[in-house]
This record gives sequence, structure tokens and C-alpha cells, in this order.
Amino acid sequence: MFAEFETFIKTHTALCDDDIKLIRSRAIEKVVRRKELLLQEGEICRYKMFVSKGLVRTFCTRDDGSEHILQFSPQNSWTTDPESFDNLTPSHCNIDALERSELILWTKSDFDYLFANIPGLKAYSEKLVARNLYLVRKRVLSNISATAEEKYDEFIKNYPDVFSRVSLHMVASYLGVSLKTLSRIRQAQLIR
Amino acid sequence: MFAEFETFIKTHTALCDDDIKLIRSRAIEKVVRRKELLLQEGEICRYKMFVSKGLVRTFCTRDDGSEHILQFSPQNSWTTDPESFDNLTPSHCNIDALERSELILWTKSDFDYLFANIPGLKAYSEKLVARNLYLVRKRVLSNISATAEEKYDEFIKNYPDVFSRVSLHMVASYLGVSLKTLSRIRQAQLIR
DNA sequence: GCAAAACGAGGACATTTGACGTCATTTTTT
DNA sequence: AAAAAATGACGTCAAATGTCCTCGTTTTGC
Repeated sequence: MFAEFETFIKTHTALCDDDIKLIRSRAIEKVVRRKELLLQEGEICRYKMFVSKGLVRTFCTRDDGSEHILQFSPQNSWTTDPESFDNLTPSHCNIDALERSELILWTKSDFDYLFANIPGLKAYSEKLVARNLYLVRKRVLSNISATAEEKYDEFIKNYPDVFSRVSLHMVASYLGVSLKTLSRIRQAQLIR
Repeated sequence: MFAEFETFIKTHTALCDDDIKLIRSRAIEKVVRRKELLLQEGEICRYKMFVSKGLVRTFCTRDDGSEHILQFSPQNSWTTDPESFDNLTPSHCNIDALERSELILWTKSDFDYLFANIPGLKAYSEKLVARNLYLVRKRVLSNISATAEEKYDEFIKNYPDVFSRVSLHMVASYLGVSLKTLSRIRQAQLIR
């Protein structure tokens, strides 16, 4: 489980083996089965998580019970509720597994410690946050400017792997359109 | 012009007068009139900008000429195209002034230098990026889960000052709905 | 391996939203 | 001060989208 992480982090940073040993010393490994919750609304998100295998989603619910997906996190990606994690405030979202998944967890104090001792990790984390911001801004732009079909096509283009592993309900919930709309778009594309 | 910035930064950080002097030594002051462009699509966004007076917007255009507003930046806020600024890549958006505005500009190398010499400024900047991410994620959630009326009400609640200074076209363009839809919502709220 | 749940298409219908044009008023520009 | 542009409401019509439903198929969980 940690092996995947080690491979990943080595391709994204120039950390030495001692650094990685230190990171490992603080890591918690966790396996979750499909549908298992990693974070529940109202809780404080105690962990920043690396998904080494599987697929995880972050979603919020509304009063009417509808679910809205903020993020998919497949293998080799990070997930957490940044606001809750950084500020130790109750989260407004949920994280659960869409497939049996393997994760590595660190608390905020783990990361504070690691950042203080591994400058390269700190730099990597900053890059990650920055790139995250670029991506979310792009998503806002897509949200406010694109048609449903454009959003659907973009999603397939940007996340082909996720697309092939989740139901259309999930895609609809991520895009902010109804399943019916996706059905119609797919039908129209079939005819062409 | 720099006076407003000094007041602002002193309330948000614990920088000393020498730090501020250093920051000032790299700053460029700029006044723009209404409608003047600060960044044009295709250019590299050379500056991170502090708006000390006025109101500025970041927007993208589509092939059909439609404009979509990513961000309003009133006095005492920061603006830039983060991706273009960080990576020195051509920007996909435009920044222009909605009112006569006064700004302070720093280049990336200015900031690199200042960050290296003023740890408190670096820490402040990181907080800013993090908070930005929280906000943009909230906006995505709103985009994909709220009705047009909810988005409209949220906007007024979150940005009352901006709301009172921009046209409904601008609000519509920020929310990703048509002006007509806003008109209808306002009409319906009047009747209640 | 089997019962239960999830999945995705599709029909019917209501609602929301957008495109386009008009118009009176206000604001901006010169 | 006058001309030009922007503003925001509104009407009409068409298109897009959502809700609720059924139905056959696939997947999941025990």
C-alpha cells in the first residue's frame, strides 16, 4: 500500500530515502470497502489522504437528500476537505469509497511536522494546492459558461478513467445536471 | 495609494516597518480608468495586483463573444490569473476595471524575492491561496447544486458591496444565468 | 448462486431558462 | 448640454431541463 505512494512521490518530488522513511513513520494505512465512509458531514476532517488504490468521492448533501459530487479521487491522488482539515472545523461534506480502496492517512500535526523537516515536501504541497486552484477555477468557468453537453464531453476528456468506472448518476451529480439530461445527450450523440 | 495597502497588510499580518518598506520598494502603482484592460487574453499575466481603490473583474470570453465573470475584486483585495502568473503561460482570461481604480502591482520575481526575505509575507500568501481554494470550492458546490434564485440570493448575501456597484448583467455573467432569469427572479421576489 | 439493489434508457408532462426584440429610463462620454 | 451607450423590465416563443414513472438488464451483497 505504501509502495504505490513511494513510487508516486518519487516521481513528483526529489525526496531522499530518509525523507520517505520519515513520512512513512507518520502514515496510517487504511483499507475501505465500497460505500464505506471516510468522512461524515459534521465531523472534523482529521486526515489528508492519499488514495493508493481504488476510487473515492467527496460529496455534499442538501436538505432534500440530493447528493452533489465535488471531487473524484482515483488511485494516485490526494483527498481531504481542505477547509475542515486546515482549520479543524466541522466539515460540510462527506467522503466515501466508490470501490474497495486503499489509502494512506496523515493528520494535520503529522503534516506540520513533516513540512517543518522536509522542505521538498512543503514545496510539493504548495504546488499541489496551487494546481488545485487552477483546476477548480477552470471548473467554475465551465460551470457558468458551458452547455450540459460541453460539460459532459469535457468530463470524459479530462477524466476518462473515472468516467469508465462510475455510473452516469455520479457523472450527472458531478456536473450539476440531471441523469435525464445526460441520457438525452448520449442518445443525441449516438444518432450522429 | 500605498497607504491603503499598508493599512490593509498591517491588519492581516504582523509585518514590521522594514518589511513594508521592502515590499514598497518593489511595488508599482497604477491608476486605471473605467473599462481599461489590465490583462488581455493571450498575454502572460505579469503581475499580482492589490486593488486599493475601485473595482476590477476577471472574465473569460467564448467564441460567440459572451463574457463570463470569474471574479470581482473590489478595494482591499488581490487579483491575478494565478495559473498564468505562477507559470508564465499565456492567460485565458481578461482583467479590466469596472470603475476607475487604483492598484499596486508586483511581478513574480518581486514576490519570489519578497517571500525569500519576509517569512510572514510568505505565510500570509499561503493562507490567501488556501482561503481562495475554500471559496472557489464553495462556488462550485453552489454552481452544481443551487437554483438560480439561491445563487442570486447567496451573491447578494456574500457580496453586498459588489452587488450594489455592478449591473445585473454582471451578476448574471458571474452566476452563469441569463439576465432574463435574474429579471424574473427579482420580479417574483417583488411580488412576495 | 440468488435475491435485492443499482443502472440506464425512455415516455409524458410541467417548469425553467434562453434568445430576440422593444421600450423607457439612467448613466456615461464627449 | 447633447449624443451615445448601458440598463433593466417585459413579451413571446422555442429549447433545454427536471420530475416522476416504467421497464428490462446488469451488478452487488450475502
